[in-house]
Amino acid sequence: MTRRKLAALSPSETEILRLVWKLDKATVQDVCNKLPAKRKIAYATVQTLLRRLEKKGYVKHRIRGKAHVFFAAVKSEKVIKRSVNDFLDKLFGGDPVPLMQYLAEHGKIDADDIEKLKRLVSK
Amino acid sequence: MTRRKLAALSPSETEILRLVWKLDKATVQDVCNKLPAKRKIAYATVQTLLRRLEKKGYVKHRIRGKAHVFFAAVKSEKVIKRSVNDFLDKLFGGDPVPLMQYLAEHGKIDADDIEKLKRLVSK
DNA sequence: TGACAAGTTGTACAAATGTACGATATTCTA
DNA sequence: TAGAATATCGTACATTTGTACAACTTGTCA
Repeated sequence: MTRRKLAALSPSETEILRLVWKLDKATVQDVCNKLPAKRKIAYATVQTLLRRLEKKGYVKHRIRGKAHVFFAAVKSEKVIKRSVNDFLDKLFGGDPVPLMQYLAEHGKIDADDIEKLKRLVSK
Repeated sequence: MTRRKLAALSPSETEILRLVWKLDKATVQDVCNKLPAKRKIAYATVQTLLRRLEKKGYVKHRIRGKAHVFFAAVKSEKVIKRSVNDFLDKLFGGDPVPLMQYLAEHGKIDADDIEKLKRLVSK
């Protein structure tokens, strides 16, 4: 049912795709504007990444005026699932616990967050 | 105090480095043996990856018999920190909560794990 | 001690990645 | 309607990555 074998995403492609999801619909400009200030990357580069994302099937576009408006062609859940699993495999041999632990230990999440997670798990 | 700028790790290098940590000390053979069965990769390839890891400063080796025995030259915490942060940035814009959420939602962790995390956070 | 097995070294090479310039096309504006 | 903006397209290119062979070296065992 879901179409198969989306080519792998490079880190930079992932970064851009995330912004497309976030913006819902976005021109190259829009994406550039949403990039964190620290991330210095030329307009043309973002353009290339979007082109590659489109070729790989992650986004599509339609034209508005002279600009291309990109939008995601895959559900983020699907990509997130694959990405997280890959990441987990490489760095933790697939075991999610040490990752959660790392996140918990580094003040990146608080008791409230944990509460919510608890509810999620025991739903 | 800690020396700066370790070159970035590629996914495959990360995978190998993890095994070196796990084994504590390991020959190319040892690493090959610890690779998941699914992961088909030649001895020579693992060797190359270890060579690159050494050149980048992540591992060192000494000689035992005719073989090289590799061991980590950086603490895993350090690498994990950087890797997790990078990953978080690319896929979640740096926000760890959606990642925890994903992990919680996918039956990858259970209530027990959450309990432990809770204790960690409220230390 | 001499051959063999197990290792390392040098090297290769295609594909993917990150980055971006220059040329061309298109819309807007004075 | 011509020029200024703004976009895209074609292309490029140095690195990094994944993968691995062939050749050379070195302990080891009969």
